[in-house]
Amino acid sequence: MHKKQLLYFFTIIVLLNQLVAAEITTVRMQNNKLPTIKEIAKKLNVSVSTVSRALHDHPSIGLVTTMRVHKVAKELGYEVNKSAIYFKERKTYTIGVIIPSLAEPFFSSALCGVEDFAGQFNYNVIIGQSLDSFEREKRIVENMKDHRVDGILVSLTKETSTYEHFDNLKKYNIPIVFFDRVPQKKDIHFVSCNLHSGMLQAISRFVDAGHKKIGLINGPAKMAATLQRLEIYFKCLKENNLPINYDIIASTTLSKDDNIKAIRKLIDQDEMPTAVMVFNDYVLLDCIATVKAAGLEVNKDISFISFANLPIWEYMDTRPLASIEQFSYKQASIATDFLFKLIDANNKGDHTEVNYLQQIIDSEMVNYPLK
Amino acid sequence: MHKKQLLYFFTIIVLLNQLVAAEITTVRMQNNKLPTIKEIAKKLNVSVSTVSRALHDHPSIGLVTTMRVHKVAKELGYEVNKSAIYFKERKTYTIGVIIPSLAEPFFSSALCGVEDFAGQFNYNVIIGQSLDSFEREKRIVENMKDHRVDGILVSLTKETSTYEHFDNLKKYNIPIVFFDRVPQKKDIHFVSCNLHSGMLQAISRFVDAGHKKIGLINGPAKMAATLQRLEIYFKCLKENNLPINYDIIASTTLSKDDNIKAIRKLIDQDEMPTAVMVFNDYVLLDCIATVKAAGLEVNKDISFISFANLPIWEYMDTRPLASIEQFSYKQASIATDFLFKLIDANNKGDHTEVNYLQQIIDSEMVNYPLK
DNA sequence: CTGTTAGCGCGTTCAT
DNA sequence: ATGAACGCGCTAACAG
Repeated sequence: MHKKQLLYFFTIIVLLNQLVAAEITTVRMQNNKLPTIKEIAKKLNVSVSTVSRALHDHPSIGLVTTMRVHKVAKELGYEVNKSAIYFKERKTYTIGVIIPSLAEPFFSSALCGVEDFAGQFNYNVIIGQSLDSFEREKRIVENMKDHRVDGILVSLTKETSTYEHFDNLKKYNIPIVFFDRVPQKKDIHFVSCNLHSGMLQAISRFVDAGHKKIGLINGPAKMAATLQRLEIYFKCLKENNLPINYDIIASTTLSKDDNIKAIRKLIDQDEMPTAVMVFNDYVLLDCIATVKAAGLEVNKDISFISFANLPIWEYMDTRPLASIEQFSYKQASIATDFLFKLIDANNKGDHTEVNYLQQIIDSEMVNYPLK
Repeated sequence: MHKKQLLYFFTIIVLLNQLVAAEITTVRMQNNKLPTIKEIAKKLNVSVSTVSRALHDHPSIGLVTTMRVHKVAKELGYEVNKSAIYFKERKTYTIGVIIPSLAEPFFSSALCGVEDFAGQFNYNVIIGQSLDSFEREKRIVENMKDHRVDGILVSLTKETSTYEHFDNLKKYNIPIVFFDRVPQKKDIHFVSCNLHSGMLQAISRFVDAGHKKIGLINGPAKMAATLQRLEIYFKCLKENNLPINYDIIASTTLSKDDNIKAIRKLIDQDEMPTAVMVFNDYVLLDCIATVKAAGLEVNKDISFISFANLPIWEYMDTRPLASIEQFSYKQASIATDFLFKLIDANNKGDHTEVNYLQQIIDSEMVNYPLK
């Protein structure tokens, strides 16, 4: 016991001496490049590996040495150069997110979900806006591959219908998880939102309110979401024993002009629909303006339910009966979770090809009380 | 002439032979790690430096060798590992953007500006949401420093009033450019938006419309923008020969409850203001709802002008006379431009401390026609 | 307990 | 025209 105490005492004396000595020679090298373990090693006349280990408090290094190293490191303002480590580990602790547009709340909220989740794992997120251009999407994928991101999350452009640019990533062991706008394939990891639950709630709500002619304003033909909406619309009509009537189905390319044309097609007829499912809230905004301009009263002459559940409705005087929430934040969070699972599997060299991670969450109708 | 042609002819024969030979032995190593120049070198019995040069079409390498290298590289699916290069160059071709929240259109549009601009330079953008938490901001800065980003763009949290965590980056030669929410310091690079131009337009518009009592709903006391708005408000009143009246000045922490309290303070008095400058469009949304609920008519009993110029107003029935646009996209683009200038200077070792890059752009009032 | 060596992938002198 | 050797910053296997 006494011996041990003595040892500690002695150690402290030694340390103090060194510390003082060190402080005197402190000449911070503010000149240019950052201090490295090599410099610490030189200053202390020890090897770089000793420094490395000391910095990590490796048990095999003596207390005295460890403390001296820490001291000098601090003096020099040393901080580990992670890019060296990343390089060595062949990892970047960065994931890429490719979304059509940051300007759309749906996607910025998704990005939010990714960022929140990734942040907890000390992962960085790099972003790429495809702006719904297939070419840009390809470029971004290439770029992210070049940067050797550890994984990629993607919501497809409206134009994307081939997926070679993604398959190519397999070679680099870069896992990829799709969300919301996902490929029509089975051999992928993805999270998407099932529109049936929400749309069924919507159509039923219309039916319960006595509506018989329930129209649809759909999106661009090439978008997967469009076909999906149409099928589900038919299905929901059937489930409510309503006939299909192509006169009350319109579509839009999502441009303002087209949105207006679409709703005009529906209301400019004798037997106009009294209720309409609308592709999304943006289209609906144009529809409402058009309907009003035509002298019709929303929620009386014609009722709407659309997709998106934008926060703005809360402040609008005229709003739909409801909107169908697709949980972009949640979708993105789950997708990120999937991605980390895949990255983990990669790290462990788990090449037993994990089963495809897939999840389809239910959409949900959110009612807006009448004002 | 003839000799040269012969040489070419011969060369081609040789190449063809090799190509065929190579194709036969093509056994793509799909197993695990990516091909490197070393493997190409081994396969061709040349040195890595030769491969490296050939890949860059260095003139000193013979045509034949160059083509063989390219051929094998293609077969192996070789692609340069940029993280090795980044590591060597001590660069990452990545910039960080720190913003309070992705959910706010103002900031997501700013991010958009950064992304667009950075994309043109083949730079990547990593994001960090401070969520208006000083602690988070500090953590994100640390994290970005660890990742050795080449530069950082920041819009401060509402809480930030000390800047040591940024000063610290100087040591790492990581330039910083602030935008919109900038520090109250002189020795920084920044882009911000001058509210005076827009507010003066607004107050003048009110005055022209005959308003004498022009109130103000301001933001949280600790936000720089708040003090600024107050000063400019006073200045604009003065410029229009209007007296200062503290009864028609309120403030809010930006929570919904507080927004409502603020507008209530103004309208629950005998001599209520007939026009009000509002901190931003979000606050105004609550104000409008409150005012209506109180039985007042917007743009008749009371008029508003606020800051933000949200796109939603286009679709609203009740909206302010105007909103003051602060050009987040433009601010962010300029800030990114500044950042690249600084990064460039860094690359050239220009340590002559470039003058501080600073720009203040004018805000602008955007009128909304009455519906 | 500590030092030596090797290697991650690439570009770059400096020789040859 | 080509190769050998070095270095970027760090970790780790191996050798005392």
